[in-house]
Amino acid sequence: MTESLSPERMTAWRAYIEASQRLFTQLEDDLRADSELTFADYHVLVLLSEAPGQRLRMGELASRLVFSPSRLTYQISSMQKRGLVARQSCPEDRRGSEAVLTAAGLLALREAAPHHLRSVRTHLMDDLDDAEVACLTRVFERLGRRLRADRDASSTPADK
Amino acid sequence: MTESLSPERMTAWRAYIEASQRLFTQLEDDLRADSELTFADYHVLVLLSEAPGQRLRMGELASRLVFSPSRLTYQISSMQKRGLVARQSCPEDRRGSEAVLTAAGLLALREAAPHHLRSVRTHLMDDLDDAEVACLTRVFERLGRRLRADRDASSTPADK
DNA sequence: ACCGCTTCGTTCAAATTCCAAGGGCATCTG
DNA sequence: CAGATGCCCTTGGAATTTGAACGAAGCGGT
Repeated sequence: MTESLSPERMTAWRAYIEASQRLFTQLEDDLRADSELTFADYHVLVLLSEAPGQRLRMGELASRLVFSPSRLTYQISSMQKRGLVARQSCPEDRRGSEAVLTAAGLLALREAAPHHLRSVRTHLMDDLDDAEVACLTRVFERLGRRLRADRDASSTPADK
Repeated sequence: MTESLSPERMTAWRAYIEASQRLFTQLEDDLRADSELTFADYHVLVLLSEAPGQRLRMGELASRLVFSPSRLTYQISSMQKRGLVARQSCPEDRRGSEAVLTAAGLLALREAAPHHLRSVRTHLMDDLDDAEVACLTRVFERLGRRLRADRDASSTPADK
């Protein structure tokens, strides 16, 4: 299987995959342990809390979370049932709707944040020095930009 | 939400999460586009192809894939139906069973590998210089070791 | 050999996720 | 302003994943 990737890069690739998988499940477990939130729930709350008016269009939210549309619908419905967000139809474009952070949602986020951030620190960040953090930022911001661009390009057939 | 993570680290964290999510879904899509395999299928085939006797215990496989036991059962059953692997009960420990790579499974892997590796290169590796690869390897191998250790520790109450 | 007690993998129901349609509106063209 | 077209989100049903409970062995002490 060394068909076209140098051994060094293969090693990097495998380490990245496995560790990331472990990290995500670990954070998910931690979060569930000391709050009533999922990682997805938490992420939604963070994004909404930072948005102007603490509200976001469904599509925008889906794109940032890297969720399929139907998955986001389900996710928001679930959070709505628990009172963490509300749904409002969008004033400018009546086709769409937006998710709005509720007081309960903000409270839940404020309660969960310290635990979650501690989790991120102990499992990941505390082991990294500044140079490593800088490297990760550079690599993954570039990667993110690139993948976003690729996706936009493929959804827009972009005639010549 | 800057409760306990420096802005630099928060940025790194977010970039890492989003880009990883995008990368995984992109690779999954690519793989499905030019083979009949899932990312999980592919990963199983790789691990089996490298194992002595091209066979692995279910538990071992689950641990390496970071899959829950029931998820692995489902995964292997699905691959078994498609003829990619076979299931055999383990000789030494009759409680357990092992997954064995079939000829068809090996063939499927050989066909899919070039496509998948190209995908990994174009989406990720081609953009990285050697220093970045080295950094990723160092960071994620350390992280993986740490998380594996944490998990083992928590499953084994490990009295003093 | 006989109990507990643990481990290995599976199973079943419930929760989650995806994909293909569908419904409602906006926008564009004539 | 009707009709055509496209976008935004939701639905419905199938596929996947999870978590708890189970059956079948191993394991150690008696």
